[in-house]
Amino acid sequence: MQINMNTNLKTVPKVSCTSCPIRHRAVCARCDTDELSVLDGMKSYRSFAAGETILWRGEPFAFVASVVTGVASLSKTLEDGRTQMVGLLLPSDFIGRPGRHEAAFDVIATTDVMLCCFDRAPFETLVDETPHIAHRLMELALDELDAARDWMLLLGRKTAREKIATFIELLARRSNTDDPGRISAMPLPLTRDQIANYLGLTLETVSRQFSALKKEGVIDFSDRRTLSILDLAALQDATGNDSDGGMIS
Amino acid sequence: MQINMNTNLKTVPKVSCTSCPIRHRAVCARCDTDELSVLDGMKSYRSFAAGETILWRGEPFAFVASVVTGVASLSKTLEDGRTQMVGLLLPSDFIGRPGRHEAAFDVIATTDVMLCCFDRAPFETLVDETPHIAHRLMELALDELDAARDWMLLLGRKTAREKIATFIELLARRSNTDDPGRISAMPLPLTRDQIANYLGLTLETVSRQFSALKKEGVIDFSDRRTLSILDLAALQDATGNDSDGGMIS
DNA sequence: TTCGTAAGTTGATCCAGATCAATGTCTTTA
DNA sequence: TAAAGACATTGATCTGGATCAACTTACGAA
Repeated sequence: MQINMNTNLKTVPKVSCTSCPIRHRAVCARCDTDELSVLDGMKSYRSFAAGETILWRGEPFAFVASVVTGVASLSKTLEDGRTQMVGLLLPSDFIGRPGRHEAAFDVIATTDVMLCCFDRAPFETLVDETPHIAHRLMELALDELDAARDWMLLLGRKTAREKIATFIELLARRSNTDDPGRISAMPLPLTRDQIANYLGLTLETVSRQFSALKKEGVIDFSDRRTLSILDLAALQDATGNDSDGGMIS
Repeated sequence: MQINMNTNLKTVPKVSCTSCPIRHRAVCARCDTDELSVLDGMKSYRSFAAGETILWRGEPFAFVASVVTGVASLSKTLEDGRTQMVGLLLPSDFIGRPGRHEAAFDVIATTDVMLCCFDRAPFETLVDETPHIAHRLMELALDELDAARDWMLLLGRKTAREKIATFIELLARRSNTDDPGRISAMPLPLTRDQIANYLGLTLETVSRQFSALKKEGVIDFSDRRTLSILDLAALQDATGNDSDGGMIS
């Protein structure tokens, strides 16, 4: 558990929006050149080390931000310490919502994270004046709502094995390694404990399910944080999801 | 399981927006008189009987709508039939999202439901031209996102008892009976089976937990679909949530 | 190089909630 | 007013995943 008094933030030299890796998926996706240059002038980069808390629950946010690189998690905690991750933030995902002035959950960097930040007040003004941004924010919110509801199905009804398979498949889908059928050397951006918190399991169960899938030859670990998918079909079978897209017709 | 080919919808005489019970919470909440009269001209009412499916998953929506009275549920289903409710629609909640053209889940009337409907295409045009509506839609989406995330914590980490207590407290909070400390004769808008699907439990467990809370004198049933809260403090204790708002300071 | 700690694996046991089963109680229809 | 479903309760048993515990491995600091 780290303490982050917002004093140990690293501010990093800016990269031009035009060459930004998340240019076409982030909150700026729909912006034209003029709008982009306004954003370019407002933004600043900050980096957080793995394990650092980016935002505490209840803390008013000074800034809103897009994730440029790395992975962050959103977590809720019960009084007695039980915690549940309620979202994963991957590159292009957004932190902060229009009209919301404080975080409803802890935001934690699970790997080293680079954020593209905007001061909240001027950003909100800009949103009101820029339909392209307002529109994109709505899309991002609706995507998150869809993801949250998929996750409710997982948390409420899936078995441990299905949860793990779904998680691995999700990572494969969102890691840009679009090599169909077989993915090698995909980094796991979470510890076993964090995966457990994401899936509503314990870390021991996570470990056992990984071991089982490995023994069956579905996946393999080159090291504990790097896995390969050896049999994507078997993995998808194990997710419990519809056997996707009716390839035979 | 009912079949609804959109032929058995009852269309019902309209009520003026100005005397509408959900006027100040629905998608029209921020509208001025002029905007309201446009909506008034576009809308139509439809009613659905308890058990009817309002919208099937994957079905393109012809209309978007606000719930005026009654309760509807949003459900996702796994291939093998396991289902999980991913949301409850109470009066003022909205069906349909900008930019989304088909339902991502089944929408089912759990009680008799009255909807205030707008044809999708003209409504979307109106949204683009009316910031008051666009803004309110964003608020509603963000509220649902918050609710979804609270529910993820419940599904992933709460015990059966905590789930039931949270559910009862939620109903009490959203039923407008704002009599603090003691609520009598609150109708349960869901069957035991539907409650189980909402909470990620089985119907037997739901029944047992109700019985336990009743035996402890926390709640009481005047009939199986009507309950009273006899000891709100004990109920809130049982939810597992923070003991709310630090009343002592 | 070793020490110390965090992260991960594996085994043994337990238990909350699922499953299987029987019975009870409403509501609807005729 | 009876009969038949749907809905609900309660009991007995089972089991997937939690919990408790021991050990292994990786890694960063000194």
